[in-house]
Amino acid sequence: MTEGIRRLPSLNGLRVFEVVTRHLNFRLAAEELGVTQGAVAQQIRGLEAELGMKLFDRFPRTLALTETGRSYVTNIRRAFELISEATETLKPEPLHLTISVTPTFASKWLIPRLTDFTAIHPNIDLRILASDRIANFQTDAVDLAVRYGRPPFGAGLNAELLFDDVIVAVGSPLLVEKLGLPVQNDNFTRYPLLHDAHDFWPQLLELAFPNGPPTAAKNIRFNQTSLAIEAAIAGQGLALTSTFFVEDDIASGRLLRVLPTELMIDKDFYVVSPRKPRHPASVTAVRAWLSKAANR
Amino acid sequence: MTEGIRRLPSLNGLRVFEVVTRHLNFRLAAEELGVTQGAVAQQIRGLEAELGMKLFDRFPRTLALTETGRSYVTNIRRAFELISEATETLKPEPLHLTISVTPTFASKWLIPRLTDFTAIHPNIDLRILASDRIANFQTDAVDLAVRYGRPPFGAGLNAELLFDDVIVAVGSPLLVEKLGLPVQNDNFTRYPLLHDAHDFWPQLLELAFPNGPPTAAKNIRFNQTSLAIEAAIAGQGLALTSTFFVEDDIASGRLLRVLPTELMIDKDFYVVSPRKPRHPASVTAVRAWLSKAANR
DNA sequence: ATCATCCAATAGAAAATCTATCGCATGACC
DNA sequence: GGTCATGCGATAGATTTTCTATTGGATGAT
Repeated sequence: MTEGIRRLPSLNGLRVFEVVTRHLNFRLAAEELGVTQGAVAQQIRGLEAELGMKLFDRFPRTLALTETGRSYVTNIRRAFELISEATETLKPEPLHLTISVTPTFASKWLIPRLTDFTAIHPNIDLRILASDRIANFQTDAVDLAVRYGRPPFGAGLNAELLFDDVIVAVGSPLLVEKLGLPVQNDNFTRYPLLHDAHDFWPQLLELAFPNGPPTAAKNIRFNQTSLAIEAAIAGQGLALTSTFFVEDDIASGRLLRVLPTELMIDKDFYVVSPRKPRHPASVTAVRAWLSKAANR
Repeated sequence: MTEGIRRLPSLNGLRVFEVVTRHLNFRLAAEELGVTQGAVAQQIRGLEAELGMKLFDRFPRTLALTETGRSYVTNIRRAFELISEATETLKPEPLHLTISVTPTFASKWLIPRLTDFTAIHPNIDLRILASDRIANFQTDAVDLAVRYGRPPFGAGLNAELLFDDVIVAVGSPLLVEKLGLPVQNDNFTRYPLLHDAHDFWPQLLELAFPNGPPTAAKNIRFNQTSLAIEAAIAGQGLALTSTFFVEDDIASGRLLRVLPTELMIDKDFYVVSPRKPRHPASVTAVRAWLSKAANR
């Protein structure tokens, strides 16, 4: 069996060769391969030099396979088809993975990034369990979770910091234009405050206005941060939220930072998973993706 | 046919994978591949990540194929065997090509460069017909020639300039040290002149000494330039030769230029081959090699 | 406890691959 | 004949991939 395989020619060169034989045109082959014509020319030149024989005859404006090239590519193509088929056969049914997150995390961070995840991991079918209730790994069949808090999150669980919680005040640019920037006491008092379940406004106001917190014109309360954020986007008032949840909205101009003050919380967002996951490879893959997406 | 090949996994990774499955040991696989264990580990890790599945179970001091890995490698191995066999089938018997050259060209230029030619074209068995007689393409079964002269070289022949003939005077450094640099008339007259069949000395002396050519102490005559060159290396006197024939000897310090004068000859060295060669690809390859070697 | 074995991980080096650009040789068109 | 389009060739430099040397962790044997 070992005797069947000698030193192989450049496999990348062979891959390029097979594509070129289908197009008989370096430019078109380059397009299929997603590289430049020069790269294709280089690979073919290298392969011809390595094999010591001419695979193509070059004519002005056209390319012809030599007899050598023609007979060779038949087997090379078969080999690549074999690899392709074997690899396709390998792929199992999409794997179901359940991730438990808060509704705000789901709507403001995870879901906007799902396209990226799906592109990278097409065989992992990610089920998102978005709930304010802390899901149970066993009874809820959760494979991993994003938790807000401080480790440890429980016995038999691994936790990895995803991102720090930094709370900032945000508002709609249109509202700011209408009421003026709320950095001064008198401007600020014109704004309705949008509250969520965290109730961070008192602490942040104390930081932002050391000479005495202003009184809000109005207070609107939501049970979820994401709802407060949506209301802020709609111009209903100012919301407090983690910087990570509004990075897309700030980038797109739907929201802007209305105060420079940042409130550091001693709880953060962690990726949490069991020490013995049911699907170790997939859990690892999701964890890796989460880390990368958060550091971007 | 095109539909048979999707985006292929890392071919290098697959190559490493196939080797590892035979050894079930990264270190041994690394030895076969001529890389380090770390490189093997990296490739396998990459492949497992790319495929999203585990190909090996790692145990202390040993490695096991997973069922997935076992079923996959069967087809991967077959594919590589196919490539290997197709590539072996591709290599024909070494091709005999006859090249006709002068003895001096053979000994002073071609033969010292043959190692390079053989490395690049292992399947071309180059026969060197070194003779002062002008060989005949048909009767002598010559495939190509290096000719000294000016085109045309005959009907049905292609000629391509190989290099210009620039004649210079050379001598042994030891002889020069002994007799003094021969740029002055009185020094020059101490030197024996080594003549070949070309008889270029009168012309060159006229150029080098416009106020009257000096008289040589002695004249030694050879029928071939290469013999004159060898005699010069041996310290027998000064020889005239094309710069190309002594570039190696000058580089190695066996000879040096003793006069700055260069005699331009209106004949040069050409690669000559029939318009319809018996082995077009090989003739083209040798021509290309000659051109490249000459321009170096 | 020490040593050997074997895979894992990583920063940095080396090699391979690719890009952008220019060049050459047509062939088509005006 | 001149200009433009097409297509491969060559190359310096940029980028990516692969590899190396090293350290580390987990056994298993003595």
